Amino acid sequence: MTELRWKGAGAASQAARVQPAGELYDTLAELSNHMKAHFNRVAQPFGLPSPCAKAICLIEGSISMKELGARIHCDGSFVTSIADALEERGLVRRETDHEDRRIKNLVLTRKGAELRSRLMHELFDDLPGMRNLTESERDSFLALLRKMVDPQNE
Amino acid sequence: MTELRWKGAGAASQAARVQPAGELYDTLAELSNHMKAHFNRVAQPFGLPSPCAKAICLIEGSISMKELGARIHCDGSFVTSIADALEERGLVRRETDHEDRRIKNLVLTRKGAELRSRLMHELFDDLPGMRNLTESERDSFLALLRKMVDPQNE
DNA sequence: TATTGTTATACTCTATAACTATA
DNA sequence: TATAGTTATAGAGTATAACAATA
Repeated sequence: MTELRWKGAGAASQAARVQPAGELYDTLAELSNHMKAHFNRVAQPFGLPSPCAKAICLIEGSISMKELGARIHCDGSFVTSIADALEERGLVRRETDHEDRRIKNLVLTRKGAELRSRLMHELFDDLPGMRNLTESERDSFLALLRKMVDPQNE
Repeated sequence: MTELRWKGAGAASQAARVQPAGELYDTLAELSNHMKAHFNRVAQPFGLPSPCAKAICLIEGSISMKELGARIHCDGSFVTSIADALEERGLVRRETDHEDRRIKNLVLTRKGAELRSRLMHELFDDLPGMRNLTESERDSFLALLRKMVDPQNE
């Protein structure tokens, strides 16, 4: 998501309903970029390409490759390469499922579980901007975010 | 920005301060993905690669290539290829700056200005989730977003 | 010498198509 | 026949390095 600098545009040239949406869009984009930068900054010292770092966050206990693809919003072929990279580094094992032998479950090794735990804590321990909000503002913010993404109301 | 499915993680396994941050992060990622999908859906019929569609939103009146690179958060060499693509389609002109002849300003053609205007209105006319919030909730949401990105408090 | 932009090239992320093995 | 995963390949998006023109 990229800012489109609606803010920079002259207010006079914008329709009344459209302008607030632009401001909201841009500020959201800015925050989301802060988060992305934060993720990369934190993940980099762990020496993983960022798709792998994301994947390892999503593997808890055991998860099929298909399910990982669904969570990460990507094609199965890309899951294969992520799994290869994580396996090479000794962070996950592929285990053929006992009930359906087509399925391979990704299981964190001890090393992988430890890395994941450190990564997650460093990521969420001090999220950009969180300290700018009071406890109750955080609650409101999360509630509003949830309302925004709620498919019930779309 | 990608969800890390903190929601799926067992609450018991997470430190008290870390978990709300994870939920906020994931919900924000979800919203930001909705926005990105919306952008691509709206921009696609215009037949521009998405970096070009973003760029055209950022060009109002006249802007140097360097400034465009700064706004789009990318390297100058990439700005060159975006400008090439936009120029080929007759959407912008390069004009050598009168005061400093190293600088090339990108200027929207009439066709470009018209495309930009249509694109922007379609983008912001019905932003995903906006209708889920009341007028005053939108104000609060924007205010909280601004607080989150405020560098003063970081 | 420093800055703006360009060219050539290479890297990262990701999808498509054809395939294997199971079901 | 349909599904899970793999392989080979290709494409988009983006950066790096060396360069030209101007300051």
